[in-house]
Amino acid sequence: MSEKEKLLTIGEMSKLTGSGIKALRHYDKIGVLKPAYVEPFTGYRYYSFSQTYIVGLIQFAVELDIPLKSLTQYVDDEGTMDYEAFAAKGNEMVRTKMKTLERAMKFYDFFEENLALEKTHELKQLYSRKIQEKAFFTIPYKQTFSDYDEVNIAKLFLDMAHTVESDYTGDWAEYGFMTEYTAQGIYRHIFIEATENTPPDIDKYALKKIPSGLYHCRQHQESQIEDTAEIFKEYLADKKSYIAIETEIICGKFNINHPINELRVISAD
Amino acid sequence: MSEKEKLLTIGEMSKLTGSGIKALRHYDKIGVLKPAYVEPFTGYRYYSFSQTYIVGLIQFAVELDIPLKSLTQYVDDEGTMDYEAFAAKGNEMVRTKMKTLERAMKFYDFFEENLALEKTHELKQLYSRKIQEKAFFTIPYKQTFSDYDEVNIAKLFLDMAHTVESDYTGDWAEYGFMTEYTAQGIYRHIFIEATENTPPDIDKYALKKIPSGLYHCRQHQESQIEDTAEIFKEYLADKKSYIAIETEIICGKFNINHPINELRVISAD
DNA sequence: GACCCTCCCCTTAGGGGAGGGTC
DNA sequence: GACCCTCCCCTTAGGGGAGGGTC
Repeated sequence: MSEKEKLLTIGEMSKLTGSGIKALRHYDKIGVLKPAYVEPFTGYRYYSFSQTYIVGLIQFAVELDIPLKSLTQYVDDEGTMDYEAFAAKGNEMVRTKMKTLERAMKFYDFFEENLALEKTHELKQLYSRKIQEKAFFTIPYKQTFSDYDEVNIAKLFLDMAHTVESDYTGDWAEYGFMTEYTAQGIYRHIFIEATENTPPDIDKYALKKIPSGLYHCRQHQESQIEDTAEIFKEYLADKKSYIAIETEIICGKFNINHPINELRVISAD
Repeated sequence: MSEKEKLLTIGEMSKLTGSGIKALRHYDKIGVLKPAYVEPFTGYRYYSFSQTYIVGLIQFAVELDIPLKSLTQYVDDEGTMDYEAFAAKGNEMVRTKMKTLERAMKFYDFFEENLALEKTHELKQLYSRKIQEKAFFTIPYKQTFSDYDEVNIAKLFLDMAHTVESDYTGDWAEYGFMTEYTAQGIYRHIFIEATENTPPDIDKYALKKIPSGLYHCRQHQESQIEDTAEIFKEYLADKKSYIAIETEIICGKFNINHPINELRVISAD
């Protein structure tokens, strides 16, 4: 009985640590934190002051999604905890979380960029912007894009994404149509952008470098890559060879069934 | 029927996006991603290629713990999505997550520091180390610490932690005993370290600055702060005034019922 | 009167089957 | 034979009661 008087009630423990009473009962139940003393008849739980440390560790584990039940691994029969092993686990989890967050931030940046792009331009308005060099995995496409066959193209994208083995929606790479207009003829391709995370050594697809530079652009809903010459006739008037790229962009208010495309051209002439 | 042929099966969708088939069915069920077409008789789900975008958004939301059901907020009856509002939410969540992770990293650093401390010294071995300036909330304590009363001290810590209103186990501030030895007498206190997050303006407790400098230290299990003069007799031989601090430290293998204390002294003489 | 106890039900984002049709 | 469907059960870290003792 005098034992008990040295101890904290569950409510005091809760206030002291910031964990809820329900949480403390839960820790008892799963065995990660047994009260220092339990009244046999009433079932009242009493904790020692030093057990607040353990609650701190548990809170830390919860924040990092370390399963609580795994904490018992670090404690031996005499109640000795292997803090070093626990700390190593914590360190690992912090790193993992960091990477996830960084990916999310990258995604978010891509998002912001696209939103800004759409906000400053109206549909069918001509504009130009600088774009960095990119690398595209490409497959030649024999038909014109005006009578393209959505099934087959989807299957090709599927196959490429699969082969490239990168979850490319996670990386938010571009994908779409590309046409090379040259003195020798017109070459159509479908493409998926290669990112840092995609292997550069896939023989199946031609890897093409798309130059950085000032691109002439226009946004619209239906594919208009076949009308490139007409749309950019002023810019292209004296050009013999150029590249046209059409890709879906994300915009502020957009209907998933009618995505907005950006068509862009650049000439090396 | 020809509709269907333009579409992707659920398995293709799954491969393309990296989300499981079960996940896609789940999205259908809760209404965040209805298939573009569902065969009335068989119930087979078919998706359009552009719906892979939506899956990307969902993956992003899941990573940031944005409840999927809340995503429907951003979509109006015609299927138009307000990406800007969604992006704002994403940005907010990224920030929140970052803060949490930073706290966890701070905790982890504290942990590592303590572990390193314990590894390099054995119990009852004298050593010295530099410690930065700290600030302590203190309560005068009238008895000696040798016959201290665990209940009352626990209650005092409880009260302090409560008043300071900081979840101090979360901040991993120090707490323990402090004795000031002066020409005028011996003054005992119990203390909780003030951190960046604690309010500096609590009248109830004296806020004392503890100087930075080279502290003489020793680790042991039971409280030995009353034996300070004896333990550090060489260092303290010619000193008239000094401060002794005793606080629990975390160590590699430790028994929660017998925590290890570090006793440290410094003199201004 | 404020505290504490033990059930019991509920939440999120799916995964793991079982049992049975479909390409 | 490989795919897809619909149940149904299960997981984590607790919160929200209800109903009934305890400080």
